[in-house]
Amino acid sequence: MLQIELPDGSVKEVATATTPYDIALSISEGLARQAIAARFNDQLIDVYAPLETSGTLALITQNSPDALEIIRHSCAHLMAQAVKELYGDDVQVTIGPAIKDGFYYDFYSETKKFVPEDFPVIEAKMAELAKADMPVSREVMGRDEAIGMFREMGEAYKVELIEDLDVETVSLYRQGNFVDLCRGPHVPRTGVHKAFKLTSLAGAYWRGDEKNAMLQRIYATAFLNNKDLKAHIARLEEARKRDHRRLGRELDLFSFSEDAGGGLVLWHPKGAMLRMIIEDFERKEHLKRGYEIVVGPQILKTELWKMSGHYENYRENMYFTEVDEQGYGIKPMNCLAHMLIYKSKPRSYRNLPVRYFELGTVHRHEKSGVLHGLLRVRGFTQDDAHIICRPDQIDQEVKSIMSFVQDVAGIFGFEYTMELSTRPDKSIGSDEDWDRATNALRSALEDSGQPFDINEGDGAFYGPKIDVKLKDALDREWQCATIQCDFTLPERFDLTYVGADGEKHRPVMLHRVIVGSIERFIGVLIEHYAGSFPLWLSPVQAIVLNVTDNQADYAQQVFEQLRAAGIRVEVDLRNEKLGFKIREAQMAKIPYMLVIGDREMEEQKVAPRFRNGKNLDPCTVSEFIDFVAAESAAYK
RNA sequence: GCCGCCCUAGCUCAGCUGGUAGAGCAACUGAUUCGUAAUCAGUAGGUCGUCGGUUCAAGUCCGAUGGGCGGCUCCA
Repeated sequence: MLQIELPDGSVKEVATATTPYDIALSISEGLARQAIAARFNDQLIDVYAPLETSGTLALITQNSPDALEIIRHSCAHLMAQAVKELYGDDVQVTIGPAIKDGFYYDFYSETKKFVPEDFPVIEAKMAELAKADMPVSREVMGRDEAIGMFREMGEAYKVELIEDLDVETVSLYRQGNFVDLCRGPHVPRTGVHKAFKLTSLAGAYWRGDEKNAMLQRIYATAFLNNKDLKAHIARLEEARKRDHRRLGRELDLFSFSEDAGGGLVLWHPKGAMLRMIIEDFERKEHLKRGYEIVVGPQILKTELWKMSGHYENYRENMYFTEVDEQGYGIKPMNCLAHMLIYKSKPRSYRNLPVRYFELGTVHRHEKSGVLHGLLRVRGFTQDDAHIICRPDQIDQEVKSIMSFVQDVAGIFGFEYTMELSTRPDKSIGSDEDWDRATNALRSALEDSGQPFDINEGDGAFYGPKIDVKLKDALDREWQCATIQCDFTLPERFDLTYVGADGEKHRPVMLHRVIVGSIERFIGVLIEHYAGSFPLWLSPVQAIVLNVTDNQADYAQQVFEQLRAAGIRVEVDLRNEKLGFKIREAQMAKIPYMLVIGDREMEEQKVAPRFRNGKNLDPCTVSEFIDFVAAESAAYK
């Protein structure tokens, strides 16, 4: 007999090979009907999995947090089954996991090309299979037997998967005449699937390797019910409205031109203003923290890029030019100039660290398929700094960079995720250096109190790094801040400082950016604020609106007063109705509209209207100026 | 770069199975002077991304090419 402890603390005695379903049934028929899977000793299992040992058991119903993931994974099987039934031997199955917000399944076919028009057909077949409410059963098979079976079925990818598994047996899931290699767990019956939708098609390399075959991926999503599915689709629609590419055009911030070239941003006046505000902010914040501003050239001799290793490792991403038989590389990074500045005179240990900051504009030839609005471009400006310090200073420096990152994230109200990437197989430098650097990064991360992931072996070849990622409107993550420890470039460029002992020593260099690239940051920022920037960031902070021509002179005068006071202000004197002007200002997401009618003119006041529709009490121009100054000083 | 899809006026989109283009908004002109999200009327605007092919005839079919979108690989 087995002792099974339930979530309420009670213990049931059951025979060996009793299933979670049996136990559920013994509690209530309803529970048994609703059970999707079970959690046994912290492991997810099928409701029909026979229990072999004593332990704790919790049934997973629709309301459990794990339910959706299991349903989506099972729904991927349902989709694969539908595809196999419809397109049969033309299509081979590969893998189909649950992902955030849904699932996908990758198919291989030489003949069948999926098109969006197939979606309704596949969905209909899925609905039919779901309605048939087939039992989903698990079976365990010997490795070789399974290989033989899939080979016979013509499923070469499944064969390859099993061949790479170092196990004696594999588990298979069968529903109707569809069988798939899978770890599980799965829902007990296909009838569980009630709300699903195919969403998009994409290519994907087999096992994520571009040397492998290109598979056809069908993305889809599934929910517990149609209401949740509809809500999800509505959320996606909302996210589309926040898309920075759309808002960039609507708010007249920036554009791209085929004539200029892909990934090269054209900043319109309002976008350039936003950029300038952020750049001013950056300079101020860096000076406050002991950085010195430097400026390097856009192009440097090709020989220098050879010395740094960029020519060897980064060449395909670089643009080159030649003048008077001398080759130059357009900089993809700012570090070289900073090192040359460091090298321009002897350095003492007393004067370290040096912290060189540059809003450095770099150009990188990114593959055409990866360009994405402002989030992935070919020419961008980094808030880049290089800190050259003694090895014993790494710890302190990394900590201050982390706190800088936290300050900035706090000001903009960003949540972020962090990752530590450690030494890759192919790397240079001593174990001691790597340990010191990795520990410095790790302890700074731990001190930050924020959770972080570790990417083993994902560091740069010259040193470990911390990456900080922000999310866009669709929850896609984009790397912004990064902190990298570098022992190589100081070596290659023979950077030295004179120590207390009078000898020359090798410094360490930290590469770091806080927002990353201004372009990417603004892209994320636009989506974060949905275009409604806080006052201090708004390219236009206020707009003066007259009700009729009668107040035109006074409105113009108010406008000039505000502009003279340093407020970013516009005036709309057009012969249009007030409602029309307000609508336009509202759509331009301008924080304050200053309405001027005869009343205000008489009292020498303005009537401010906030973009959320609320009105402030009429006030004098100088009161409004003070108000704006106070608000924006606090980064609000 | 790879896979799929898309590309019609400044923007958002119509245009059935091929018969030489249409709406709304924006723009411009005029009238209106009207207090918190669209005043009315009129005018103008497109070699249907580009090049080539099929056809009596192509925005509509085929091919190539450029750009964009969604992924994959790569990355700030």
